[in-house]
Amino acid sequence: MRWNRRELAQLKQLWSEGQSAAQIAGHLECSRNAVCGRLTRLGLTRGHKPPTAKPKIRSVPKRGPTLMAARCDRVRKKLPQKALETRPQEMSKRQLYAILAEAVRNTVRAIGAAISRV
DNA sequence: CCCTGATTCGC
DNA sequence: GCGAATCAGG
Repeated sequence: MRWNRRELAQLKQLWSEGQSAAQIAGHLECSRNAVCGRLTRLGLTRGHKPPTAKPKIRSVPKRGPTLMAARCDRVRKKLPQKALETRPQEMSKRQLYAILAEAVRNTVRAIGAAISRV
């Protein structure tokens, strides 16, 4: 459907008057979905379902068995090749302890400095 | 089940 | 960009 200037004006007008999407769709002789889609694209909303109101995990719409595979491929393409090949280097227990010890020393020093300032 | 608006995604 | 399909809520 082509949305000319006039139809857009009607859309905005009726929507601002509080008409439902279905009613507007009737006036414009198109589907309710078309109206909703256009409104979304225009950034118009009545906050009927605010994003923060009821956060729920949206169930994955099933639109074909290859959907998952396609998405995985899309992600894979964005990753640099090295990220797929190289493995994160393992750290020895000794190295981990060294890091922890340094963190502790830093913390102790920071606290000591703060106390001496009081 | 009916309605509502909101969102996704193939085209 | 469009809208059918589908979502979630009342």
